[in-house]
Amino acid sequence: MARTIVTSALLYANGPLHFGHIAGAYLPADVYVRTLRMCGEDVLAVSGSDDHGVAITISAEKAGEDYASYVARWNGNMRATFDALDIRYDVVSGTSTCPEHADSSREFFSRLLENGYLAERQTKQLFCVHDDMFLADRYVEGTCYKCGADGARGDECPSCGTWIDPLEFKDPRCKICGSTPEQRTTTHWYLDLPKLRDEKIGAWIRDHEWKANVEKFIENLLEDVPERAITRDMSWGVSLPPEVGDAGEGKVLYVWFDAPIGYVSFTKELMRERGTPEAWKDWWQGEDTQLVHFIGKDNIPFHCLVFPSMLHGVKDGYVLPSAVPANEFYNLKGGKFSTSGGNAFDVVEFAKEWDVDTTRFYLCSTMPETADSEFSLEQFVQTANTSLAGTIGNLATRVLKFIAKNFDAVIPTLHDPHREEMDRLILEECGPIEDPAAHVREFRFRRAAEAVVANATVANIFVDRMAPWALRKEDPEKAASALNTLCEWLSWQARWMAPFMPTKAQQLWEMLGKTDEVASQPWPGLPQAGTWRGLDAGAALGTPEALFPRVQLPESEA
RNA sequence: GGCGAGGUAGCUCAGUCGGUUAGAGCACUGGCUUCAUAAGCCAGGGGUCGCGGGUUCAAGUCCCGCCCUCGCUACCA
Repeated sequence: MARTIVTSALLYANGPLHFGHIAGAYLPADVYVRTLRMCGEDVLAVSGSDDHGVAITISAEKAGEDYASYVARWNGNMRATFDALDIRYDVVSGTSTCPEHADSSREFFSRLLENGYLAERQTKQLFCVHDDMFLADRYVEGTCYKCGADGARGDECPSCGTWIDPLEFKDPRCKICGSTPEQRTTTHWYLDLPKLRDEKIGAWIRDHEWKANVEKFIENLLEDVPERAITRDMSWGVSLPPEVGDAGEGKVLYVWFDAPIGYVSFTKELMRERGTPEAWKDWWQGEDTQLVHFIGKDNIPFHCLVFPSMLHGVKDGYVLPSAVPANEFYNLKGGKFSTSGGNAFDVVEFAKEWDVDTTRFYLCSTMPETADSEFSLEQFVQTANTSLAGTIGNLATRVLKFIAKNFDAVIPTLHDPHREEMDRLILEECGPIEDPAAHVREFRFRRAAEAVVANATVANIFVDRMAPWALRKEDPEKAASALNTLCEWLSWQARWMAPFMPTKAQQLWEMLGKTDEVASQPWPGLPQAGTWRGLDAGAALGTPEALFPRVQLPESEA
């Protein structure tokens, strides 16, 4: 059977998750995984934190924490956020804590070196005598030699945008101690992306089908691919393999090189814990494995070019990504979500206050799939009240409470003479029925969410046409048949909802008298006349309760 | 500076290969219904598709120019 590895962008362990992250890479992955699993497919869901890199060491130093505990704190925050939103992975690890990660990364390095895709080069770099370290990129500041602005960073001048070569600074300063660094020679290894592109990856990329928003980005990327240094002079990170000798002393792999390897390392970690340490190969080196990377658009170069190049370059039979459903950005009040900039709110608190499934649903229905999109609390409240409480929730209560009052709280009987009419009416004449999973497979989560609501509308129309409150008096048997049909429909509704709103789906499932897990049911797909019914008449129903409470916009936001 | 994205109804967004009176949801208006969470159903109003040119029998959809917003520029989904 086909296997699918689903990864969500490794989160940079440098701050809390906000809705942009959730809507961009984590929630869609979770919905995708849940859907595929109900469809009976074998899925592995992987995520974790990206713990290395200069930005983290600087932030940790500023916070007065050691690197390991700083990173552990944000990794913990990430897990708590996933829990709060019911986002589940098979493994959530971290590049600095996963026991397999360092060896995994070094093995990639070694194999790439062996296969001739790494070049060793000597370069000059600024060294701070006071702090006894080479100063990577942003550890250096100076006066921009182009526009004269002070405070240019070692990689770019924020005033004029010039790419800075820190060696050209007339007044370089160490960002840590402020002293003047000196130039020293150092050795680094470069990943030969141009060679990889020309050999195979370029063709693979061109032949691959990408989302429209990814396609344009990549075209450009391919034209001008530089070699990239994949090592750094610093201590926080994965040290180099022994075969590079003394030249590798005091150096680590550059963060973007080791980060995506985390997907592989974390899989190894998981399989070891499961007692099948070799099983990771079945996934990563299996012929019919689909590899799907959920990321935000900022990560496109790595997941569409760099990481595939690495996977190819080691020549160990790794699969290449089959899809990279990169989302655009999710905005708040016209600007990007930013925890440091104050344009955000606490995700865990939000989900607690407004309900997890309602939050999941709203994020799905506004996800930035094709273009940047906007989060709005006002629309959140409207969606909660109209689509969820009004259309879906009220459908359940109007049907089930009516049955509780008038039909002994058991599933009413479908009388055979009515079967054909009922099936025709609800399956054909009350509007189009859509299969949410079909949209999910195309990474159209908005449409999928809309489809769940649209399908509930079909049943609401059916209720109005049948008017069971009148039919009960005129033709009680037909009323029973209609209500039986509606119970069937609700059981489909619960399954359609499950990947998006797991808790509410389960509640609805139990209201129908079910005692097992709705998430363990096979995916229902589209109902077909003659085969779509599966309930037993006379079976006891559960207690009908309002699925979704109506909510109100706080006055402060109105 | 370079690159990219977007500018379509009051709001949030769809619009596949250019092709009949430009779509959806929400909001708004009117009607129906009363089973239900003042929920549901039906109908309706509302847009010179950023601006100006061009190609075409035909352009929101292709080409050129301009204006505006935003993002990225290789570690912030």
